Amino acid sequence: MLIEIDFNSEEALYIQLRNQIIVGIATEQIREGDTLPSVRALAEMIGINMHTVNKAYAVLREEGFLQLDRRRGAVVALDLDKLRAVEETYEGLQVIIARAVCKRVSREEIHELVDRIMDRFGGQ
Amino acid sequence: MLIEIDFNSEEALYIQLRNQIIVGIATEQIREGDTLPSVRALAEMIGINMHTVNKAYAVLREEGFLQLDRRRGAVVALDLDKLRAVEETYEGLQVIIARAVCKRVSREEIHELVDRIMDRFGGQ
DNA sequence: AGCTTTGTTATATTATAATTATAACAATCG
DNA sequence: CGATTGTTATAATTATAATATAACAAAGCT
Repeated sequence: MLIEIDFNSEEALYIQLRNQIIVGIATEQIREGDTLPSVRALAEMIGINMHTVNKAYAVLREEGFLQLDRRRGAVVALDLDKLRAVEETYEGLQVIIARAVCKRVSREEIHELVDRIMDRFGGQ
Repeated sequence: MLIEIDFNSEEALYIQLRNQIIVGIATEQIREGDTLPSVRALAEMIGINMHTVNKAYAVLREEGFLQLDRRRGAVVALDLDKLRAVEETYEGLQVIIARAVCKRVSREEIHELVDRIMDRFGGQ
């Protein structure tokens, strides 16, 4: 899986990394049980510090996307707290949709965007 | 309109402020042509520094939600760049939906969340 | 057994961003 | 005139992000 870091972005490196891994899981480029590269290896690959990758992994574990074993490394393992996931989704959608509504993006257009994105993500 | 700042949040104060104003516009608690409190007054009200409010206002102007006149103050005025708005909405939705999909939130559930949010925002 | 690699923690330094603090300016309204 | 507007400048402080070295314990490999 290809990781692309934008060093000019305002988004913190570890947040970009976290988001791309989440998108990777959603698009099934990465599957449950897969192991990610070690923090040192991935840091080397994308040319950033080990601790930045470590932070991204720690956040992903905290958010229930990874399990981190001493020796197995970083293993994709989804902690399915559906209720929490729905709440977080609601909170996240709220601001984005508020922005869109202000700019006169219609309900239908938003639903279309959701469908376009969902089509990228396994369909169902 | 009530502004609620969470000083324990990871989100920057001026981002929280910006988001709440955008939600305020979407829910029509604030309408086009309305003037927001002066940077000094609002800073006083919520107990933060003037420049933090000023930054929120500057960002809102940059993003096409406000016009800032010397004397009239901060006036809600929407700059409708529909194409840009749709693109930004797409980018924003992508990460949130990826997170949701990983946690097995279904397409229908996401559409329902969108509808629930849209119902808060003027309906259409 | 030794050696390597794993995530993890500790500590330090640098760089950037956020927040606060004073102060001043030009424009505008009452 | 006097007060208030957004705005700019400058500075100091605080918080966060990122890098850099180093070390640790656990687990796998030879």
